[in-house]
Amino acid sequence: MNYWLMKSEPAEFGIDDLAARRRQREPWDGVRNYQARNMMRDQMCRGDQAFFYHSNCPQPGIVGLMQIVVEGYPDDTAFDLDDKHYDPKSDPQNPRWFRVDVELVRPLNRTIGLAELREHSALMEMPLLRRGNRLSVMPVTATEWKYILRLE
DNA sequence: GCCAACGTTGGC
DNA sequence: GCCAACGTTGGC
Repeated sequence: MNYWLMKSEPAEFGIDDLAARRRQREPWDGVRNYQARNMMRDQMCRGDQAFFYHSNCPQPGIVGLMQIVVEGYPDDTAFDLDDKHYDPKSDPQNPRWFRVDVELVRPLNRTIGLAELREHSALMEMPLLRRGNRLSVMPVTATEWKYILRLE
């Protein structure tokens, strides 16, 4: 079992949008970063748990728990001329971008904010908290996962 | 392979 | 809106 943190801008797709699809899988697509792609394509396993993180918004932070329900497969939004994530360099014969499907486990009772996370020295190794970090998908250790859940 | 220019991310 | 940090692109 692996643990992850996945960012989304709530103005684009937030925890409420995922909650509206409860018990239904939702593709986590549009990721156009090689490190994040590699993790989705090669490392994420069905049953892995993930934090849903709101970024680029008034209250950035962890807002929910998800699980991976479908492992990495080609992100076909890259093939769609009309999609905002269209990438002419990706094609079905040789897909460049991958996605996974997720499912909501539950929203958190409250947002565990970025500033609050920074207050805990036990979390200082998280990529999320490192200067200049821009990864939209990143691993979380089992220790960090349990620690953060206790903050709720 | 280097590196400047440019675009994007994302907190504040 | 600002801006630091980082990734990507493309000329050479």
